[in-house]
Amino acid sequence: MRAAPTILHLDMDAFYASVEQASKPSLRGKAVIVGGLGPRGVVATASYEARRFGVHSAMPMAQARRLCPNGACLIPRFSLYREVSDTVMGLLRELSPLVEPLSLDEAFVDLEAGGVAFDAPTARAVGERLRADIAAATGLSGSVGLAGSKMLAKVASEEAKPAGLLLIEVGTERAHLAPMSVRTLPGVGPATGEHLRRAGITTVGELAEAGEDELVRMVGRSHGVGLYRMALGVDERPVVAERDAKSVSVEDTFDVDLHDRVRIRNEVQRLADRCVERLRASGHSGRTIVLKVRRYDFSTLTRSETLRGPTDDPAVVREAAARLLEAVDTTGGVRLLGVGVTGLADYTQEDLFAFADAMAAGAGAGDGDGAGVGAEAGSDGGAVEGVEAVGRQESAGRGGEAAGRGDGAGAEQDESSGQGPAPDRPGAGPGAGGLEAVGERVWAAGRDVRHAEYGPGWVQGSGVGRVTVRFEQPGSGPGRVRTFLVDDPELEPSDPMPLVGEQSLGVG
DNA sequence: TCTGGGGTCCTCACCCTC
DNA sequence: TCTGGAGGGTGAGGACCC
Repeated sequence: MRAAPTILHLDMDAFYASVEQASKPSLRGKAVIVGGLGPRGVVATASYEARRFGVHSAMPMAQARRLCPNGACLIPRFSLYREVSDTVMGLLRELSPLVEPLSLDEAFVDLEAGGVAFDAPTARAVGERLRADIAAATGLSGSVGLAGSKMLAKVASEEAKPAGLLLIEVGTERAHLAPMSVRTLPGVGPATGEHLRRAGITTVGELAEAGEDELVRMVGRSHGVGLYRMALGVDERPVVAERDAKSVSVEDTFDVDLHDRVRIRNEVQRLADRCVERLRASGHSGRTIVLKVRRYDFSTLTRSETLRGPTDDPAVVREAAARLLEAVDTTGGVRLLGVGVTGLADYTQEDLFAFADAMAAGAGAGDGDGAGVGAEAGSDGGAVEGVEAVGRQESAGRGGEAAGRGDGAGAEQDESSGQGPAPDRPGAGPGAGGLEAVGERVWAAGRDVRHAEYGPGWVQGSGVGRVTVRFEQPGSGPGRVRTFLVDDPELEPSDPMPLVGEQSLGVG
């Protein structure tokens, strides 16, 4: 525990929704709901205006629409959020080398390590200046918590929301926490909260009174000791700038449960390929392959297999995933499939040898179908193109689209999976939650477009062969709405406009 | 129209080796 | 030779977070 409240926690307010409001003037002050728009989509973030209707994160989108029928429901645009996040994280790194990002919109900063604050007044001043700098650089608001530990700083920023700053003086932690709900503490979710409630413990003060032994008995050694210490306001965890990833995974939920075993196998292969793409992009190989299956009744199974050594070979991961699938009963239907790799390592000598062997062996064997590890690795040697080629019949269109677009847009489409363009991609197809797909073109609500005559805008909605676009940009006023045929040649997808500065004004 | 996606960490069971 | 722990590796599942 610090002698001064020099650990800062920044939490951007309703981040995704705020970015959307900043980039779409007509949505400012309105209810905005960002999330999956398919029949099984959930809310990622809701603006404060939408929250007043009871909409919150992780709520099924269908329920959110019922609660807030006039809210604007938009798909997430991760490439834009990442850009804004980079700007904010850059401001944090000007304060200290010790910045620990938790997600795109949250981070801890050790102000003392940066030499910018040593006591409560200087920490508060740094926090206020940071909020102003973020507003100037992005137009968005963030909430700041300051305390002597990470846990308390996070509690403080949560209390400060929205657009506030709260400093918890060192020495007042226990009194500050005592009346709060146990659910305030990190690590206490619905299950633990209910467990504690049944034991008559609902506040942090009661948690502290229960004593360590009792908590260990109730929730286990590790969790019990941790909970007790947090209840006393004790948290010695340092701010850690670099964290190594421990696993990489991809998963897809399907709009309609899958029953066909062949189709399920194909999806697993496709997920294995995507997982390896990610694995390689992160510069890792991995040793344990994990298959995740969520069945029709929402029960979730995982099956894993540990290899003799780490791999980043798509053929090896595909084969392992296929073996694992053989052990899973999918009768009744499958709503989600996932493939992951854990036990990550840097590239190994073994991989390099295998790669060299494959290059030699695969030089004349180009057709690939049914090829063994060596030939596949050879065909993949060039990186991304090889991975895409693996999809062949089933996903040729998708591969082509991903390759043909800017990397930002490609990544965005991938991350908002559930909105992909190919017919067998989850979230796609006619009537899938406000999408209109013709060939490669998907006009998901919220996505950026540009019209040859009217300039930049965003898709407000689509259906029955029409797409409605609002022509506005961050620096403009609320723009006008126009409707086009979905295959209007003058309308095309575009990249997001920057939130602050650089816009070309007056179009539309 | 119930319940996304990408993670981390923990616990428990089982097997194997020493 | 048999037996019982300890401890590590592995596999499965649950809870939690953003």
